[in-house]
Amino acid sequence: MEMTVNGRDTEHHLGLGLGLSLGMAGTTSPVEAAAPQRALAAAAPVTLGRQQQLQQSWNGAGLFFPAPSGEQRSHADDRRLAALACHEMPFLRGIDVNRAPATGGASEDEEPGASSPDSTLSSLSGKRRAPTRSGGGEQERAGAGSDDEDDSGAGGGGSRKKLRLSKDQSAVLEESFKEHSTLNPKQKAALARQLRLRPRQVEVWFQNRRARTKLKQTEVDCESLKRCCETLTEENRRLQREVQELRALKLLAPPAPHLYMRAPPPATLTMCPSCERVAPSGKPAGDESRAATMVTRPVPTGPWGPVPVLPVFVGRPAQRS
DNA sequence: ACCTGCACCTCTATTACATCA
DNA sequence: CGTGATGTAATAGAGGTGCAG
Repeated sequence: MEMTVNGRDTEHHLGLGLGLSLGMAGTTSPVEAAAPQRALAAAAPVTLGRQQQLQQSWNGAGLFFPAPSGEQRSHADDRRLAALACHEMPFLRGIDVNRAPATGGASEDEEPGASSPDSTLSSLSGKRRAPTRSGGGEQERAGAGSDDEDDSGAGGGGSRKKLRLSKDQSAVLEESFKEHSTLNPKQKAALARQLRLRPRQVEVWFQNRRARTKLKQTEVDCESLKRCCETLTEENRRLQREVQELRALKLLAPPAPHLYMRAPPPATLTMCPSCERVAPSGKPAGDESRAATMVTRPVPTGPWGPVPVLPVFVGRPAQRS
């Protein structure tokens, strides 16, 4: 598979996004390292309790307003904080993320810089974005325009209003996502025009859609690995019983040649986690491309051997540091 | 050839809003 | 009607990549 975004090779990103999450292990980021745990949590769907959500809200607001520990915050508090934020930072006022930019001369197609998270409020972080190419007008434009897509009358007080995409819009986006999970700027602009959304909204939708896809895939992988583990555990028990039977037989009778024909399996099995097939020792079960995700696990052959432990997340290609 | 800064991109985690039961 | 759970749009920030100087 090959796709270019902005003329660049995105194979790397696609591999991360849609490839099996099994491949995520090699990551160095602590954030990414935590992904499997989240995946496990997701496998047994538990959502944040409201208390926790509120606490998280506090923490988030702590970017500007450190939250008192152990205190809860209501939506009213949220709005007070937002209003305060606007008071403290007047440049926040009038920014309505649901409003399309003015469709003036500035090319909505390209919307330079707006495709980056840095282009919206995140630019407050000051991480980058000196107004060079874009002329630095996106933020003003983002709040200045109006479009029929926004009928919520939002915008006051600095609280963010959330747009719900219509079914038709979602359907079109889904169709587009089926064709390609990432968009180049032209595709993004075309979709945005077609759906009467801002390119940034299309981009965010694809971003979230990729995240959902990956989460779902992770859940599937998790289930698959759980089944694999159960199967192996059962197989392990069976083999242990067999060994005990053989030992008992050996105590009762002198060794007979045919008993040795039922020798225990090789000391190691190589298993392909995706197809769950076991290959002969030393030979991967599957084609060469799957070799990266092969898991070689010791299989205890003694009656007191431990239950196999699954070292599951392997094989992400090393990245440039 | 190597380094550096910039622009742009994606990803993950989180927040916050809308809706439903 | 209030409340918690859930879905998802939007934001924040980290880090990768390509390119120009």
